[in-house]
Amino acid sequence: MLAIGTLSRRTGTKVQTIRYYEEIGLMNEAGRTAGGQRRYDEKDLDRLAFIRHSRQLGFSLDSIRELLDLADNPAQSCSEADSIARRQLGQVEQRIKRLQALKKELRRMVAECDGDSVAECKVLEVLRDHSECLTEHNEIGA
Amino acid sequence: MLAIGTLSRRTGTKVQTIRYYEEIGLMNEAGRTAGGQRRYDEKDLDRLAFIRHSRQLGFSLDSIRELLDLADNPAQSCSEADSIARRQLGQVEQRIKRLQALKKELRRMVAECDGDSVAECKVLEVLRDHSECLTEHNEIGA
DNA sequence: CTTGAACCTCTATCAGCTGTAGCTTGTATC
DNA sequence: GATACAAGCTACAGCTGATAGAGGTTCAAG
Ligand SMILES: [Zn+2]
Ligand SMILES: [Zn+2]
Ligand SMILES: [Zn+2]
Ligand SMILES: [Zn+2]
Repeated sequence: MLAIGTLSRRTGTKVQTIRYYEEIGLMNEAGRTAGGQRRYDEKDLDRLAFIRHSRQLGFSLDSIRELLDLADNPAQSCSEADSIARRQLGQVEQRIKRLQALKKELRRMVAECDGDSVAECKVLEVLRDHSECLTEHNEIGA
Repeated sequence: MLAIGTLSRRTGTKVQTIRYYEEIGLMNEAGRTAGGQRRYDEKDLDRLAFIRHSRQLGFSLDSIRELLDLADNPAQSCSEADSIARRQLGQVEQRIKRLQALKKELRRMVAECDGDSVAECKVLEVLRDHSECLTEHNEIGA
């Protein structure tokens, strides 16, 4: 039987994060000692490792929930798991595209500024006026 | 004098977002009518446009705050603005790298699954076991 | 003067955790 | 068996960057 700290070390997950996963129903409710401390077995360890690895690959907790549900009954077809992964791949590709557009603009504005006064700063000029941009980047942020 | 809805339409910013920017001190406190409604001028419009464009390029609100402060006194050197932009560029490049590693892994696992039962699903197999991965992807998520 | 779209404040919610305060439990050592 | 203290517990606040809704007020056109 493993204490939460051991699980934490073995999976690289913060203790609070493990408790959080339990709270939102991603991890099963852990068994408890008489004094109320959580105790885990190897199955819990595997499940947490699955969750963490999926997170590292960028899956949302909702997707992970679905994947865990699927993994729990091995008889059925895996087409749904595959389509979740494909969807994830699509999103990653989209984000890469967007970030590459941002990168282009940022590189250009950084390169074109000669480091004079703020009044003539190319960086600030571009930020003030999107028509200085070469790409469309409608959506916000990341 | 512009009402908040006009500002919203002219900059593509939700009304609530404009109020939020005021709340966190990114936009100045707007003047008010006798009845308490916010009114803006062209300067406010420019400032909001600057903020939105910077957001589209992925700058954090904190960075934008710094950039706005710098832009407000045009006499000084722009080296700080430039370094904020370079930092942003560096972060974007980092994220692209990470996402490309994720993309590789995701493509591989999707490609290698022949769509059989969950028990033999390559996707789930990889998620269970990082040693199936070719790249290190320690950090989480995006 | 009436209507109704647009405005107001306040509060709650989202993802995915992370951190803190203040207390209790488990275990190793003597 | 006593004691020390690391590690556990709950509960709640906070982070980023907004977004949504309830319930009430104001502005401007006709
Ligand atoms: Zn510059
Ligand atoms: Zn632009
Ligand atoms: Zn499969
Ligand atoms: Zn991996």
